[in-house]
Amino acid sequence: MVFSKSFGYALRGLLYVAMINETSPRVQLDEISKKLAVPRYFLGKVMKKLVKGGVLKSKKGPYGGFYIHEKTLSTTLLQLTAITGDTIMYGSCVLRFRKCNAENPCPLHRQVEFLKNEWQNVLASTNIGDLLKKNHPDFLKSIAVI
Amino acid sequence: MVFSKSFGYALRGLLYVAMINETSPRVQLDEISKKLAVPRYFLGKVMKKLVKGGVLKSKKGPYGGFYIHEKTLSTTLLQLTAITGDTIMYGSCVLRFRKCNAENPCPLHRQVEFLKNEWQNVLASTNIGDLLKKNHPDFLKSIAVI
DNA sequence: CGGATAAAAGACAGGTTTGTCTTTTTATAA
DNA sequence: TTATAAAAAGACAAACCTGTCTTTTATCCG
Ligand code: FES
Ligand code: FES
Repeated sequence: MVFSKSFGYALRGLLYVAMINETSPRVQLDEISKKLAVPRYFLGKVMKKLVKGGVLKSKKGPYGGFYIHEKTLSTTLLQLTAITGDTIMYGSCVLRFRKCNAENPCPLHRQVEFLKNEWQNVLASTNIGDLLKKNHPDFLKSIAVI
Repeated sequence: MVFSKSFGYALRGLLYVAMINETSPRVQLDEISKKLAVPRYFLGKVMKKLVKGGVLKSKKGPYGGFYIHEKTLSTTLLQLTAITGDTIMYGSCVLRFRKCNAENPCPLHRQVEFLKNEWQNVLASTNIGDLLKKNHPDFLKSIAVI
C-alpha cells in the first residue's frame, strides 16, 4: 500500500532538480544523491528512466547534469508511476483477482471502489509544479529527510 | 498500491475456511488450494502464519485440518496486514520517509492524508465476518476466481 | 503399539527490486 | 586535439517475495 522506493527516489529527484533549476542551470547526480541521502548509483538509474520517459533532460560531460524542460513541471504523479513501473490499481483488484469488475467482485470490491477512484484522482491531478509550489519554502527539508 | 499475494491468499483462505466451517468442522489444505486455485505449499505457509497469528486454528493428523475459533470472524483486515507483513501506511509515509508526520511532511503528505485515513478506516472496521455475510450467497465464486 | 494422515518445518530455486562498482560514451574547455 | 567531467550502460551481488519439494512432528484409529 505504498509506492516503490524507485518511485520515491524519482519524485524527490525530480523535485530537487526542479527546485535547483530556479537558480542554477544544472545539477549533478552527486549533489542530488547527497542532499537526498539516496544511494547514488541506484538513483542514477532512476534518473535515467526519467530522462528516457521524457520528463527530464540531461547533458553529459563538463558543466553537464540534469535539468528540467517544458514538460517537467506538468508531469503528473500518475505519469511517474508509469515511468517507475509501480503497479497502480485502477482496473486491477486489490486482492489480485484476475481483474476488478463489478459483476464478479471480490469481497473487498465495494469497500475500496470509492477510495481507488479518489486515489487515482489525486495522482492524475497532482503534478510536479503543484508540489513545488505548495511545499515552499521549507521544501528542501521535506524531500531531503529520509 | 496493491496488497501482496500473501495477503490475498491469506484473506481468501481464511474466508474459505470460515465458509466451510458453517457446515463442516475441518478443511484440509489440499481442498483449499484446489478450490482457490492457489499454489499449495505456498498457501500452507500463509495458513501457518494465520495460525501463529492467532486468527485460525489447525489440527494435525487424521481428521485434522484448519478450522475457525472465536476470534476468527472478528479479525480485521488491518490485523491481517500485520500478519502477512504488508506495509500499511498508517503512520508511515507513502514515500517511505522515516515516518509520516505533519511537522515535517513529505511533498505528498497533504494530498494523501485524507485518503490514508479513509483507507485505514476501511481496513480497521472490516472483519472476516462482515465479508462473509455481505458476499453471500455467490460468495464462493467471488473468492475462487483468480 | 503401529500405521496412516495432515500440518509444520526446513531446504532450495526463480524472479524482482534494490544497491554497488566498472566501463563506455558524450560533451566541454583549454 | 587532448584532458576532463559527467551521464549512460553494463556486470554483478544482496535481499526479498513467491513457489516447490522433502522431512519432521503431531494426532487419530485400529
Ligand atoms: S474485484 Fe477486487 S477490488 Fe474490484
Ligand atoms: S510524510 Fe509522507 S505521507 Fe506523511
